[in-house]
Amino acid sequence: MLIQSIATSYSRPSALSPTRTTAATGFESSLAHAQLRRVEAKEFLFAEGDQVSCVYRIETGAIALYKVLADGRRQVMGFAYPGDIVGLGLDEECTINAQAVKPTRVRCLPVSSLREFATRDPSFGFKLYEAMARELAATRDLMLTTGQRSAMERVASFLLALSRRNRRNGRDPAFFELPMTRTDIGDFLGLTIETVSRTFTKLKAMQLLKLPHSNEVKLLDITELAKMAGGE
Amino acid sequence: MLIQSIATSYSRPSALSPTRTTAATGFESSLAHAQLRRVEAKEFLFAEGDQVSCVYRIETGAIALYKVLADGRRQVMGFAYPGDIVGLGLDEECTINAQAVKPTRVRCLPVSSLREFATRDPSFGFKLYEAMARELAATRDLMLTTGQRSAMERVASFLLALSRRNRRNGRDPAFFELPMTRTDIGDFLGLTIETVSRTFTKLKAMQLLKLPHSNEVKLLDITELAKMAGGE
DNA sequence: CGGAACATTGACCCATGTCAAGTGTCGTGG
DNA sequence: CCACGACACTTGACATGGGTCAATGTTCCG
Repeated sequence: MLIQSIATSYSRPSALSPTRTTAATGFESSLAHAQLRRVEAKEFLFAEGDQVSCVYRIETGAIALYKVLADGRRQVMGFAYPGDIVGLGLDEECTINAQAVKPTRVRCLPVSSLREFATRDPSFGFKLYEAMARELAATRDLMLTTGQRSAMERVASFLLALSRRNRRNGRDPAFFELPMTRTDIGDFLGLTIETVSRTFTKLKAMQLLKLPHSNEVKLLDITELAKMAGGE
Repeated sequence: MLIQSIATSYSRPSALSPTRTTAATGFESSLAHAQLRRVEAKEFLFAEGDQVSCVYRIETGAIALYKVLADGRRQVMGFAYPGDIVGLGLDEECTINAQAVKPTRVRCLPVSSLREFATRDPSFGFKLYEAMARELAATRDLMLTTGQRSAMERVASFLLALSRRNRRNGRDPAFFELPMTRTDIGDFLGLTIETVSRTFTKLKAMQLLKLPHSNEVKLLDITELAKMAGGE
């Protein structure tokens, strides 16, 4: 399978670390040579309502994907990290905002080439379908979390998801940076920044983690943290 | 576009009433002749963890799609109504439960035939991809609702979504049955049954709707209801 | 050094959850 | 036809988790 992931792997590592079989269908090699674009922190990669032009692969940095209500309330649907692909969807208008949370580099591939790949390689469309299915599963997991879990459970699952992502990438599962602000985390988990902050403080008090800096997390007891995250 | 919709069209009618072009790729005609199955109320069409075997098109009735946490908290991700297709996703295990909320009839199509169609018709995989993209967009809309809106706003948007579905199907947008229980609605919107019930009562008091029976809704002022639903 | 942006902490409040009756409504069996 | 139980829904009283508002820290950068 070619397409690593559409956006953030919220909580289903199995669904998001695909088998990576076979040679490139031209998609990956096209991406490799696609134009590199630099996006500053807070700059939009694209916004809801934009005409869809490209799909992007994150090379470095991080992108927040979110929707907003008329009065400004915001729901972050996920964060995209290096290796993730964002921008897939219907080829009409963007239905979501994609904004860099830190300086980011992406490779841009015109969407028109997707249809082209699909006609050249009959299995490519099916691969896109599978990628979207994975993304949908991840979004549903997030919805289970924001819809049913307590603040503590939400924050714990969020940290565990980052930990798992690190483990998957061969990095230290007990230490990572938070590229996004408390506001981003709050809007992702459906909490206010104050609640996020207080929950971090509680976790510190429980000796489950340390915050060397406000955006650096050292997990001290992942097993216990998993218990705090509640079922699953 | 062949595939009408994967599950419930929560709040993006435009994304879910596709253009319905061209002749069947074999998919629709296969569905038309596929085996009919009767599912009793509360019976599972499939459950999380099941081996995927079929995709289903709802003929009559209604299906709830949901996930549960270990301790039983439940998040309904959507309701599937006649015409909707459920069961698309990765072809490994089901990642969601599908349970009838009332006696339901579905047509069953073995998933194996999906890959087959995809190889026979190069554009079929791409259509599946587009269908999943629509479903993802709908799920994100729901997440925006459950993550950010108040109880009143959630219930109002829920009712409006049903109203729109009726209008789309040429039925009375101001009157419909609620095939599901308050529990289902609550688990869909991330509220308790008591809150759902109280919110209905408030809407009655505001003269925005009547409940001839507890599962029959008559909307009296859709415009005003839309205001209650908040932005968007 | 100064200011802006972000994060933390505290005090208070309220929307929604929890718990507990009470009220239909429906289907079954006497 | 009625009595009964099961179930779903409604309503009320109360509790509380997390939101709101406000003040204070911290970090970073010009």
